[in-house]
Amino acid sequence: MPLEIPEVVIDRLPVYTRALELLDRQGRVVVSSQELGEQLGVTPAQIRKDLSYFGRFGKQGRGYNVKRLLQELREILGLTREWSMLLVGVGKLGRAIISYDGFAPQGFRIVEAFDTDPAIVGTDVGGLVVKPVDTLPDVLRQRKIDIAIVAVPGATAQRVIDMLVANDVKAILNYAPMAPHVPDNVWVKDIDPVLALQSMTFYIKNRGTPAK
Amino acid sequence: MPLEIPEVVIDRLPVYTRALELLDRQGRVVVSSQELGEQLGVTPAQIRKDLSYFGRFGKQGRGYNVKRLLQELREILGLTREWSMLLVGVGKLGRAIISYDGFAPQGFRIVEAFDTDPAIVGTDVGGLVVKPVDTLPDVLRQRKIDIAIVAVPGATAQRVIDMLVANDVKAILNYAPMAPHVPDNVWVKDIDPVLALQSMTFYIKNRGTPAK
DNA sequence: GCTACATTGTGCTCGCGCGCGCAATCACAG
DNA sequence: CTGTGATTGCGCGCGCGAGCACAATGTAGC
Repeated sequence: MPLEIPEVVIDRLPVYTRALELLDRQGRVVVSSQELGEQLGVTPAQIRKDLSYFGRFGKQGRGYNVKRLLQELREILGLTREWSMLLVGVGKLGRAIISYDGFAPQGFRIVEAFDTDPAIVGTDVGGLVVKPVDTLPDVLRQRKIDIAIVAVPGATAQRVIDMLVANDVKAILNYAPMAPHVPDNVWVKDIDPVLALQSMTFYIKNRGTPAK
Repeated sequence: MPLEIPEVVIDRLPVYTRALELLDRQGRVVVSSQELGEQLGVTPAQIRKDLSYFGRFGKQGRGYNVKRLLQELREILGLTREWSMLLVGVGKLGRAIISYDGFAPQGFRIVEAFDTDPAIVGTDVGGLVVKPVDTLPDVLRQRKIDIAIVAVPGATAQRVIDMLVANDVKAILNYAPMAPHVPDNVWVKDIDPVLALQSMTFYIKNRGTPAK
C-alpha cells in the first residue's frame, strides 16, 4: 500500500466491487473503465485513478478482467474473510437488523445481541439469545468481535459507544440518531435515513436542478 | 437564497438542527459556534460559514439563540411542514421501515405501501393496506406524494425507480443495494449499511489511524 | 457612558480531490 | 511482423471547500 489513500477512494471501492459482482454473474469477462463508469455514474478517469492507488490491474486496449479485478478489490477491502459483529439494542430497529438478509452473503455475521430491557434479555431473536448489556465487556474479552452495531435510542447511544470503546471495539456501525464521540483510532459510520430525508426536503422545496 | 450553495453544506444543516433540538430540550437559550462545533465534531468556523450562506443569525459576543436558529434552519430545510411518502417493497426491510418510529416525529409520514407479491398485496401492514405496484401510477396521480422509498431487491430496483420517475416522483430514498440511474432533476439518497461495512473493513484490516 | 471581553461574519489562503489529456502499451488483423 | 485501434496509467492544472485570522459588533460590568 503506497502513501495516504483518500477516504473517498476507499468509500468508492465497495461500489466498484458490487458492480463487478453483477457483471461477473452476467458472465462478462472484461470491462472497460468507460463502461463501468457509465453503470455507476462515475467518470472513467476517476475509476482508473482510484484503482491506480493499489496497482495496475488493467490491460491497455482491453480493459479489466472482471474476475481478476473483483478478487483484487476483495483482498484490498478485506472481503475475503468473515467478519463477526455484535448488536446492541434489540428493539424494533435491532430486530430488523438481525433479520436483514443483506449482511450474511457479504460475510458479515451478527453473533451476539445485547439489550437492557429485562423483558427482552434472555429471549431468542433470530437465533440469538439476547444478553444483558452489563455482560458486554465479558463477551468482548471472550470472543473476537470485529464490528459493533449500535441500535439504541439516541439518548443512550453515547453511553453504549463509550462502553464499546472502553472494551477495545475499533469499528462501529451507528444507527442511533446522534453524533458519536470516539477517539481517533475508532472508526464510525452512521446510518441515518432521517438526515438523508431532511436534506432532500431542501431541494424539493427549492425546486432546482441537483448539483450532480 | 444567494447563489449556489454546496451540497455538503445542505447535508450538514440537519445535523445542526438535531443538535439544536437537543439543546432546546435541555433548556439552553444561547449557544456559540464553538460549543456547537465541539458537540458535533465540526470546527466553529465551518458552522459559521455554513450559516452565513443563509443569513446572519448570531450576535457577536453572545452566540446564537437556540430557538431562533432552530426555527430558521427548519424553514430553510422545509421541516415546518409534513412530508408524505410512499413505500415500494413490503418485505422484511419494508416492514421495518414502516414500523420505524424515527420518521413521524420529524414530520415524515408513509401513507402508501406497494408490493408485487400476491401474498402480501391486500394485507394490512402497520395500518396500511398494501397495494399492487401496477396501481402506483394511479395513486401518484390521485394524491400528492413528496418522496418515494424503495425497499425492493437490487435486481428489480431500477425498474421500480424508472416507474417512479416516469410518474413524476422527484425524490427517492433508496434502500436497494444498487446504483440508481435517474435524470438530473430527481434527487436520490442511498441508505446502504453493507457499503459502510465494506469500507470499514479496509481500515480495520490495515490498522492505522483514520483520516479524521 | 465608557471599557473590556466575547463571539460573529467573512476575505483570503491552502490543500486536496477530480478530471483532462496524452504517452505507453496491449490486442488483433492482415 | 508491422500497422491500427483501443484503453490504461498518470502527470498536471483547476476548482472548490475548509479553516485561519481579523475586523466588526454586540454584551456586560462599573
